[in-house]
Amino acid sequence: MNVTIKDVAKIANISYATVSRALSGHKDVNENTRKRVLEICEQVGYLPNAIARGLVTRSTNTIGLLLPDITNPYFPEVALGVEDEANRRGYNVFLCNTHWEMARTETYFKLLLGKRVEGIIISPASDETKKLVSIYNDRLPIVFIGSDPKEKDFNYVSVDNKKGEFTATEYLIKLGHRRIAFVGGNSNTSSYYDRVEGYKSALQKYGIEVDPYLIRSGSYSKECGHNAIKQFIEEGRVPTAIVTANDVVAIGIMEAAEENNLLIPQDISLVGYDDIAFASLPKIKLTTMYQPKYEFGKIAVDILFKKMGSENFKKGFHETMQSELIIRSTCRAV
Amino acid sequence: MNVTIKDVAKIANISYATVSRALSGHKDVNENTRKRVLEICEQVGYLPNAIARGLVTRSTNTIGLLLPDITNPYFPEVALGVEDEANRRGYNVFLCNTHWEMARTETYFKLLLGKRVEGIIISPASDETKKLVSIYNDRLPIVFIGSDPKEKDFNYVSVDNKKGEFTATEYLIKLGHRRIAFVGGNSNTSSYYDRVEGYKSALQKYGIEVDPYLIRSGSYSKECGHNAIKQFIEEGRVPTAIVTANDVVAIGIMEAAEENNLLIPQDISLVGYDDIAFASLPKIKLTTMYQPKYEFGKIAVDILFKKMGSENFKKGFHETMQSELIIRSTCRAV
DNA sequence: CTGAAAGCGCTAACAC
DNA sequence: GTGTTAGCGCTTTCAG
Repeated sequence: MNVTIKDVAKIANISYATVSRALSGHKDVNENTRKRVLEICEQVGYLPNAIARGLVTRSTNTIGLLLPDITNPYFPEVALGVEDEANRRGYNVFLCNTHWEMARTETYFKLLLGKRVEGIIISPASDETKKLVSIYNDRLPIVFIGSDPKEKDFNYVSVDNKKGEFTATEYLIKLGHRRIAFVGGNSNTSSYYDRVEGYKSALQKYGIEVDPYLIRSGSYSKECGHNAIKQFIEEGRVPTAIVTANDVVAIGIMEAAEENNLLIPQDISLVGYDDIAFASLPKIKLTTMYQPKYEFGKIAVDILFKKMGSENFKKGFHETMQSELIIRSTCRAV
Repeated sequence: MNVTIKDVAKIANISYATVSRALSGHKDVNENTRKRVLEICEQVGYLPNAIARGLVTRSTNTIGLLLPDITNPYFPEVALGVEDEANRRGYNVFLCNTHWEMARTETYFKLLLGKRVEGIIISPASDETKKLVSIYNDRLPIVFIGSDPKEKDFNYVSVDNKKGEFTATEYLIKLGHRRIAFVGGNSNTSSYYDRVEGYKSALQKYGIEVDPYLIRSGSYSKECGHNAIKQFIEEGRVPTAIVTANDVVAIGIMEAAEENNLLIPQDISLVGYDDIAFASLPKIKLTTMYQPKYEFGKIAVDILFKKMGSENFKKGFHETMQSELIIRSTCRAV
């Protein structure tokens, strides 16, 4: 089998406790002994068994990251932020794709808890994930990314989604639009809720009636954008402007528009959300609301560590940032 | 502290060995006993400590995934394939972003080995990663994704990169191009090597001299594509067609072309590699060589498990698939 | 400064 | 079927 601390001790002709001390940087170890131990370890290729160590120290230096699908371009940046920051602190992260399925999410929770991760980062906040988090919230620190779960004992880092979508909608209104649709988003998701709120409040502020017909939820996928356009056309009531739940939906809208000979921005003005890499391509130039995705990841880990240090998981900790309107080329004045 | 198997045993008034048997689906357990144990576990929220279990079973149900940067759109699909397949088998995966740095990669190797992952999947094969893999290749199964590392005892899943780039180049030649450049790619990467080979061999087959001036390596980033175009223009010798090391570079070329008033495909025909999500957007329509990224991930895990089962890590196992030319709108005949 | 020994939470013989 | 017990590889008192 693998070489263990005892093998090293035997070779060095000392007790394995001393080897342990030498390796974990204990100060009460003779310098020569330490040097010799290090040499032997190097020589025989000994790598301390973190599993065994973890069993006694009750630490695994591991966290879990739960997200629907790393393939959605919003998430890789978040994941990178999480992983970079975790790694900086000597932690590893388990990547888990829930595929938006409650059952899988629950299985992951159990797997991760079984593996004794020291914290969990999860996105997005939805009815399902919130339910699960409420079950496990007092067993280990958990932080949401990207939306305010609206529970006082949950941790999260997010932008102010309501304000963000307000800004997007107001921008369109000031451009002269009146028939503005909101498209996309999983309706049991907290960020969806907030963004719709922001959308509505902007309309209200400018005395525009909220038309439920113009609110088309569904999912955060391209298909959702496609369907909305198709339906608008079939129903013969295409809006002059659309704010979306995210950039991916906006991309779907751009595709569907192209297929149906609708021009953006000439026929439809469009504002996305997230500012994913796609959005800035010269061929796309999507006007959108920026989110600090990488920072979300870093900050989520920060919060986790703050929580891991202390004893009070109970009180929710959160950090709210601001979305920023990035004006590119998918909107025009009417 | 957390509730342990002994707590459960105490409540059930049986030995903790029996609890262990009941939980791990051992058959020699009275059905009533098992039921009672399960109930108690549920009730007290007991989740077996996988760390402790792993220590005795010598298994962690964990693998590691090493890649340069999950933010490069080629990798999320690979990662999803890996994670889906690993999860299907009850395994979790550690995501590690090496940022193309040898030092980080080495650190990750040590961390992962310390955590006793049962296998490692790594991409791409480069001089650096190959060196590290050769050090650890007999300690645990390791498989490369995306390129043939060219060592008989290394495992990998990849497309035939040489043949792929040959196809891309030949396509351009048949379209009438003669001044065809190869742009992008980290030159100490195996896939770079093979793709350049494929490019050269296509030129040779059709009697076109290989002009080293037209081969511009660097990295797999947009910037690399940018720089190449900028240089071509400055040097006053813009090729009529370009094959690239990957789609991201191709996107960079498209951007730079636009900035410099060069039209694609009118001025430059362009073929990418990978077929990332970007490529199929109606606004982009990049002609490219498809790679089965998700399948790479799944198959890599398959290979890992094949290796984990047996004792012979020694002999390399590999699976080679084919890239497929996806013709869209970035090439034209001359 | 170092050794001996207990024990982290669990599985796997081995008895009964 | 179930209990007893010996570790898995390590850290951490407690002695010396």
